[in-house]
Amino acid sequence: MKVTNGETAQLGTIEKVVNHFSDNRPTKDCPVTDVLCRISDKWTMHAIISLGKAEKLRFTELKKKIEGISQRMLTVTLRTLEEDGFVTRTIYPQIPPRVEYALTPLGRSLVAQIMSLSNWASENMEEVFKARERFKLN
Amino acid sequence: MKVTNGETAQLGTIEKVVNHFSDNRPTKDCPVTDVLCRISDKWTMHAIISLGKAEKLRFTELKKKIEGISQRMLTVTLRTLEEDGFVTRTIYPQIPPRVEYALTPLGRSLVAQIMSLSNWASENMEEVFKARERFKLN
DNA sequence: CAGCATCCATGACGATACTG
DNA sequence: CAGTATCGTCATGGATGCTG
Repeated sequence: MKVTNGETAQLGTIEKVVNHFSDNRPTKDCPVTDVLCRISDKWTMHAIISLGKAEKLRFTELKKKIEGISQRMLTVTLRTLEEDGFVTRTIYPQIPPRVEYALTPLGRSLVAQIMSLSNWASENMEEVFKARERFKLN
Repeated sequence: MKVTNGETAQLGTIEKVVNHFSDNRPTKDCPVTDVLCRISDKWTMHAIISLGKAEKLRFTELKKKIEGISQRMLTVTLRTLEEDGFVTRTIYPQIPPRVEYALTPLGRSLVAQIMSLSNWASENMEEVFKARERFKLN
């Protein structure tokens, strides 16, 4: 890992990130980017948050909580979360069907991370919005 | 803010996130989601990280560091970062042109957040990959 | 109820060519 | 050098209809 000029490690802990981003290669070859990309689509965060506050939810309950999501996208989102080990999908074989979704321990630890990011965003959004205003005035 | 059932605040601090996600509305009306969406596209993280370790970079230097990015996307990405107040763009009126990009204080505080997420990802990616393997075997 | 299958619109992104 | 402009492609996601 090298920098263009001489200053290599002035930023301390930032280096840790840089290492995991393995010199800025796009998604493949970089597991960190891989994971981040999985949770940064249009609905995943909302699904995780909803499950985080409810412990356990049925498909239709989730659909109600995540305002605006289509049935298709809820299914897709939940399957991806299940695939990555963030949620469990429990099917009760009865008619009509009953399927319950819940966070895994891994999913819960992810919620904590999202919380942190979310708090940062809420603390700094004012400044971001001001910056956008300034930018509009060229 | 209301929950479907009776259990409202069992999760403590998670509520803080939930509040900022304002009952799970998509992007508009939710500043947190708004900000998160801005940094979670294909290239933004890479640009921020690169600037985070270099203090100051020219356009072409950035292009070299962010492997695979096109000229167009680098421009678009940097404009958005500038618009949101995460980077500064300094033009030196000379021929050939010289433009330098650097993180603002706001941008630096964002790097710290990305670091945290990145560290979480690197610590847990093993488990995610294992989960994917299990999922493949149905 | 909890999906799956299909079609379609939109926008993100890449490739290429041109310029002050 | 640091862009802008244009075009083509592809993935994301919405709408709709069908089903065990």
